[in-house]
Amino acid sequence: MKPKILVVDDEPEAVELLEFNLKQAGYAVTTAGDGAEALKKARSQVPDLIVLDVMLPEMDGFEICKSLRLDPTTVKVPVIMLTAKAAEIDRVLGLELGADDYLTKPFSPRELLLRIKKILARGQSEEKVKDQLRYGDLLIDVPRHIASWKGKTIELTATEFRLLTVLAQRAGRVQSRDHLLRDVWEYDSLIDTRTVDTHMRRLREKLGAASQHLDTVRGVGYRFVE
Amino acid sequence: MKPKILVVDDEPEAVELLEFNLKQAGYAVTTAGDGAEALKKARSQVPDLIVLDVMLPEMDGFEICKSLRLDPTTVKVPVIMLTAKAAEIDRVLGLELGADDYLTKPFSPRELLLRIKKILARGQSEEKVKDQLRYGDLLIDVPRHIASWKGKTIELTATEFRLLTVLAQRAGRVQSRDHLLRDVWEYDSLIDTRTVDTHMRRLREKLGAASQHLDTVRGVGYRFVE
DNA sequence: GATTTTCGTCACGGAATCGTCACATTTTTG
DNA sequence: CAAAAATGTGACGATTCCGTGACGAAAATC
Repeated sequence: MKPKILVVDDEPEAVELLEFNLKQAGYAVTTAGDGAEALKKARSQVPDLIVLDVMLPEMDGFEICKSLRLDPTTVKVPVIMLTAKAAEIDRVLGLELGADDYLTKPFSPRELLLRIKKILARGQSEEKVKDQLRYGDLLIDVPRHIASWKGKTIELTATEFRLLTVLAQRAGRVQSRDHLLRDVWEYDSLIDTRTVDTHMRRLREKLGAASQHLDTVRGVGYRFVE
Repeated sequence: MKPKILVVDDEPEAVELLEFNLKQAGYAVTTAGDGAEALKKARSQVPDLIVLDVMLPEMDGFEICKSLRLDPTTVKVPVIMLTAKAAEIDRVLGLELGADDYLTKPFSPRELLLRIKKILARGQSEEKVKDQLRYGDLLIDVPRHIASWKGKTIELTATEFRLLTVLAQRAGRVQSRDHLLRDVWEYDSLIDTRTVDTHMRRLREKLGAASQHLDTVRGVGYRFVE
């Protein structure tokens, strides 16, 4: 039995690309171009997972996600959201919407496949939304917006905190400067990529010994190591 | 043994939705559409928890809650109240009613499930949502609508008091201005987010030394610290 | 209905933060 | 080994963000 995946995006090209990749990977794929169609298909076919673009005409991804959660038939179907702005991530993953994961555009098909695999693998078992990340003596408490090292609070600005959080959440995987700009700043931010370097420096300064977790991968980007 | 939950709401749609979600989550569900039915079923079946809408025809949620507390059979059954208005929270939490938790509409099924899980986990409803919050010399008496510092009453307006209460109840966690607007004001309030600042200022002024509990998290929101 | 209180908005100013640049340092390349 | 490329660092103006005071509207009180 192939797992069924519903792809919702208004751009035909994007849909086609995703469809191809997912089918290649052995999934059964259905698609929808707008909110109404998406809800209809979600209800009638009940896919095992939904890939949902946020930027849609008329009914946006947030609305769709809410509707899915309100409908008994689809309440449990995992959702991966595309194109969330950094500032919206909390909302996307939070209780209000309850998406299971998100990706910022543009992303590689491989990346998406990994996330899908991970979510489907955990099956019916519920996974708690982590609001505390701990790596050795470094503790990141997202809802409290506090980072600490050996119990001692580290004063971080909003941007620094977000940068650290994004890196830590993707621990082990290298994040390119572009990728970080999308996730930590805004999707369409016109900010210079070198600005990331500056913030990394400030972050390292403040982290002190804890900055050992922050690797530079020359020619690629930065990585959080455990 | 599945925990039994009684859902009380006069809107069939809402009942159906809740019923489905709760059953999905592994609970045994019974429902009631009005106060009389609710009390009858509560007495005869003695559920492990009751989800109670405030807005009901004839006998409203407050009355039902009171009656439940007066009856020895149901006095210990935890109650989660559903309310549309932030202004009603004071009453819900008070000793007068003795609800165990509340949710403001609209909420996601996930949110409700989390609260239910939490309440059932702590056994025989030992700790309710406190109607008295004490942090050092600061005392917040929710039902009496009184805040005091070192025994001395602090005169607060309704909005200021609610703001303080919401922050204190979520002590430690940063609350964004948007979030506060939703919980302290109305859900769909069209109020400027900067208005929160003004009320924070007034609150701090009146709190005097006690305002040390109120942190500003620049670029994020406000936080109550212990 | 008049007075008082409370509420929401606005504009201003100071301070924290941010983004960029120039330059130093390190690493890679040929 | 020298040049080029990439990253680290320090400094500085620009911007953003928050606290504050003032003001008119709305609500509550009498």
